[in-house]
Amino acid sequence: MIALVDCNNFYASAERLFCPRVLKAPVVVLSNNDGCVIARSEQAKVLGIKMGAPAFLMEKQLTENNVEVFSSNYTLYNSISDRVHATISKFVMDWEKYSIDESFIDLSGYYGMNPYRYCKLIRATVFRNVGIPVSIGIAPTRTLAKMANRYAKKERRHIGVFMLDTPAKTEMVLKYTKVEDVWGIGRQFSAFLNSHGVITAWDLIQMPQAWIRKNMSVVGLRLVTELKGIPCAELETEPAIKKNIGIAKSFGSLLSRREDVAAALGNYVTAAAEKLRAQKSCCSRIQVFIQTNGFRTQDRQYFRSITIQLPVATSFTPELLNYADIALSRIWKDSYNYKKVGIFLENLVDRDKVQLGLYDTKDREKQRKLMTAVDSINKAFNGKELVKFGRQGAGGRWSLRRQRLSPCYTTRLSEVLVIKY
DNA sequence: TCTGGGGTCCTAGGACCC
DNA sequence: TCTGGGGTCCTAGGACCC
Repeated sequence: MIALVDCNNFYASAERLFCPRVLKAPVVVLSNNDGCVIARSEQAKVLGIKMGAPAFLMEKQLTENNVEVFSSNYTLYNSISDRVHATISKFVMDWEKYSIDESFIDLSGYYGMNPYRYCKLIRATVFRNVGIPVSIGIAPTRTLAKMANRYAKKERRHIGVFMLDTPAKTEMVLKYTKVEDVWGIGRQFSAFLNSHGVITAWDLIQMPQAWIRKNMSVVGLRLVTELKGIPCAELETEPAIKKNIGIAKSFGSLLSRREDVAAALGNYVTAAAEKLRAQKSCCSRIQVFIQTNGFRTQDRQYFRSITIQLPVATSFTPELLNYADIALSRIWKDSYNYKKVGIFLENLVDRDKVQLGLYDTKDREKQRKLMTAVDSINKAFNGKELVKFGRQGAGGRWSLRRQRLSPCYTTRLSEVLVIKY
């Protein structure tokens, strides 16, 4: 059996941990630049606040209902996530961190213990040790475990654990779950399936294999096979090496000067290159794009992207900054209000398997040592970037708006909670 | 004034190779 | 006069996830 452990309203729950004031109040967490709602506590859901709703359209509703609003604080959420995963991992041999707030755990052959009772124990322990409420779904496959988890959240809230261990229960939940709520079925496929009379997950598994293969590709076929209780994928117990690394963010305000956009790009490139080195990769292709704000119909719109092939794969920040600058100059146009710039590092290869260039004159070994030194200095100062590159700029005209940011309670000494008694 | 960011996998079609 | 088959790599685009 496989179980999916999923934190309830994770970002909202994390904000509550160190802020007892908001324990009973409705809580929402906003996306970057305080743009949209991306997490809601149960009380906020009851108020009818929708996922993805733009914050500036909801000011009245939020104020009138005394909703506690937070900017997103990923430093805090990642740290809480580590604690949750560390607690869960003590219970099992094999587990997969699927996302910041979910893990799959392998319960097969577990000490003759009842998986249901074991998961109740896991849930209670996470809540006691970390303070985050979780729901757990247990089933023979990952897709069914997802479905069981959703059922636990909706219909077994007080227990928080649900197991699909008999055909009757499985049939009941398959009939209960609409196709659009099945893991892997998004807007397009649910509209298509509905138009063919497929409304529930149960309807879906009645469809002929060939029909699924033809209309939903092998991805759909795997999904349906998993819904029938036949596993199609193992747990990924090792974190996967990324195949692309991208950073693209909206600016806190619109920018039209090239130097401001270039500074933002410089910062994204620097951060992306650091991620690249962290997984011991180099990239041999980069893509840069710029874009205006499509919501502003009064503005002229512009979007363009460009891809550059590098002669030799690299993870050397100054070199990547150079190429990114060349890319930007090729697509840059004056007198637009830009909203966003982004960099993608592509064609990643293991740094020890880089194809060298015949006419390459750069001392790659020296570059690597330099970047290792830079990374370790910056890391030693706990995320405060001490070593900077010229192209990152000094100003912060492009930086994010985060007006309601909570403290980094668990990662910054100066922001640790002080308890008075 | 203000509408998120970071990923994966699959398919189809074209260019090219032997 | 007849005009193949098997394969790789690259790119663009679509769909989906949290």
